[in-house]
Amino acid sequence: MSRVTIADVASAAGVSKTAVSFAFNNPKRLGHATLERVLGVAEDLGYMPHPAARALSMRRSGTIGLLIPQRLSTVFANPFVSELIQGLGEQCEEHDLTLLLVPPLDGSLESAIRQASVDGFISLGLSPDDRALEVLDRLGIPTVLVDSDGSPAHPAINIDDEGGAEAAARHLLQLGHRQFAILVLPPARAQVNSTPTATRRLNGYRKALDSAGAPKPVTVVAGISVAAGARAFDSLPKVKDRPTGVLAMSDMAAIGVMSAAQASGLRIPEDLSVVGFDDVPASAWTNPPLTTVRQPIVEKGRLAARFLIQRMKGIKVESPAPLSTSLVVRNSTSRLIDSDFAD
Amino acid sequence: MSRVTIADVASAAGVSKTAVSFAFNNPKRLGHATLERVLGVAEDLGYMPHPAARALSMRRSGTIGLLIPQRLSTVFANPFVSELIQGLGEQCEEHDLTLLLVPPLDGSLESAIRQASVDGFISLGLSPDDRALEVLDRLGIPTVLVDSDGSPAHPAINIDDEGGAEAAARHLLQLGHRQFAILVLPPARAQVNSTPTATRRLNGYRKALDSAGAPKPVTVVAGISVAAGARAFDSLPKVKDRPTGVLAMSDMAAIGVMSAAQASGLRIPEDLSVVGFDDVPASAWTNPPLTTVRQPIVEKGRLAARFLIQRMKGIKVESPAPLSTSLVVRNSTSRLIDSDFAD
DNA sequence: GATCGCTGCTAAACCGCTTTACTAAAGCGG
DNA sequence: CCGCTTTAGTAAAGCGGTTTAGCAGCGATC
Repeated sequence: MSRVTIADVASAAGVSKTAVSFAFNNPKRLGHATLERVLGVAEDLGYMPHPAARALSMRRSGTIGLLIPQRLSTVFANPFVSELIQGLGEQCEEHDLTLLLVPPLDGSLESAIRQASVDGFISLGLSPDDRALEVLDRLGIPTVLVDSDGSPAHPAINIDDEGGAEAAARHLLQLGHRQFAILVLPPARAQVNSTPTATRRLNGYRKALDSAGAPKPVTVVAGISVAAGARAFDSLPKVKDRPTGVLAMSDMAAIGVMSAAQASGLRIPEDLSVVGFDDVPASAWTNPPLTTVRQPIVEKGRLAARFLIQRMKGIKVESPAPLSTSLVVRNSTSRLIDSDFAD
Repeated sequence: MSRVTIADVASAAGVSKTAVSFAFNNPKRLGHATLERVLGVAEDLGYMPHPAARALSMRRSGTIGLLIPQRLSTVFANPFVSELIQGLGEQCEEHDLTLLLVPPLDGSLESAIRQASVDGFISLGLSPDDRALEVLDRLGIPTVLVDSDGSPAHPAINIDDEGGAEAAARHLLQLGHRQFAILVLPPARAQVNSTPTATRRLNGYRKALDSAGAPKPVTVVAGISVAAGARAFDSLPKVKDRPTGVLAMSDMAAIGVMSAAQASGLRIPEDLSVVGFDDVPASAWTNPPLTTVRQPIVEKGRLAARFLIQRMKGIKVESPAPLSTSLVVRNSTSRLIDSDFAD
């Protein structure tokens, strides 16, 4: 009892394969009577076209791939991706596309790319020297880069990372902070430099700090998870040069810092101010609610998908201007109190 | 400049298509010299096998589908899916599979199923009468059901919904609560009954409440989002028969209730106790941290994927016993204080 | 020297669908 | 009744791989 094929339907209905194909894809080309009959037989037999055969023949698969630089379990620990998918998904559904998650297989993103039967890729946070990009070029599959450097071949969707970071740092400076810790994003893939996004944010922080003449901040790299944030807090100097403000490049890390700090007896924000990055929904409900740099993640996903769909239609598109970010001030930051220096 | 095909490589290397195919899939069958040459030429030309052609020919695509009953934007607003994907992803990566998200296309999950070129499906929260299940049977694609009723054809992974719910209700009863509100999960798909999961949880709540002789609870259906939870709170009676305990079937809804309640001036847990369901990570950082029923979501995903992979290998598998749940008591619930009745 | 079994490679069928080019019949204005 | 356009349907050639069956050459075996 193998699969029902188009030939089965054809012979059962006493017509050619072509007729059956037309019945589904080009009904006008068939007479009313045959159309009904073919459709009826197909229904009875439970026929449905084989997707791979269809994809091969039509040169399109009806799915777009989301290229994920890390393991699914680490990436999906960050609500950022969920948000992004909400934006992508909206467009996918609108255009009858499905979304394929493509993480590195066997450690190699390149080989995963090959295996994936997609009409286009959205690639997340790849640094420009990643070998995966070569493979994409070679395949000639339309691609849109997210949180990456624009390349001549592919449009890139970015946000104003530097501006956002600068605003965050400036906010803390205005509250009187001088001693900072910066939580840097880890590189997307082990063998590769840190991502353009991380670099830009770091520049933003530095720019604000330098122009205010603040002392050199402590920087630690922290994964994008609460646990990583907590570990980062633990590694911070606790007495001399104790940072009073921490600038995290992700909300998850910021939340981790907050819990670890609270667990160690510090009060947020009285003893330690922390600001995150992203403004994932959860940031609004934390204790205390997190001050963070908002970026329009859903919009980013939506835009990326739109651009990709344009490219898939063969329309050439330019990278848009970076999406703007804004500082959302909640309660995890406060004016530096002198007594703070006491401990 | 179209795609490099196997024939291009073959003629460039002066061998047959078969040889090229062997070079990649069955290298032992080729002499050392030819093997090297073919591989070299392939590399130079940038050849990579067309995934759809491969899938058609080999009758396997190397991807499994995650059947999502609702729009991606609503489903991914709940961290539950993220967690599940972490579990699925782990297994996928281990077995070199990619994961295809399959939401309803054009409103129809059935048509989305057809389009999807996958070796197996994991279906999320489908009620047993959903037409999509018929399609799955008909296709003969291995399928594992998650949060659904087991069917003879497909194994199902479930948790002890009823026991978990019962524990939650009993917890509030022990704290002295008598007036309850229950936030019911909405049906997975509009035209369909409520999900087995929702039914089982409701049974659990009722069982505990009835056996304690508590008055009939208010029940409102609330989507799985913070906003929906907030709306649900607003629709609750505020004076007479005001519930002092709310039993939510998802953490997101519970969090929504908490924010709305706090916004209206109530204190949690002094004025209102709320318990969630799922124990998504965010529940630990909310203000106050949420008391909730923990279910092992990642494990659930992992298990579902394992079962599916077994089935894809042709191994027949039985549904496992429901995974156990446990009550995690945090700070969103407390003993009922008499003064509570005053207002 | 005929037979046998390897090794190394190829021709051709096949996977299941779409689509182009073509034919036979029917409709139709003059 | 004749040429001309539609209409309704078909045969066959792809799409780009994998795989089965088989062939040529060659050293070893008896």
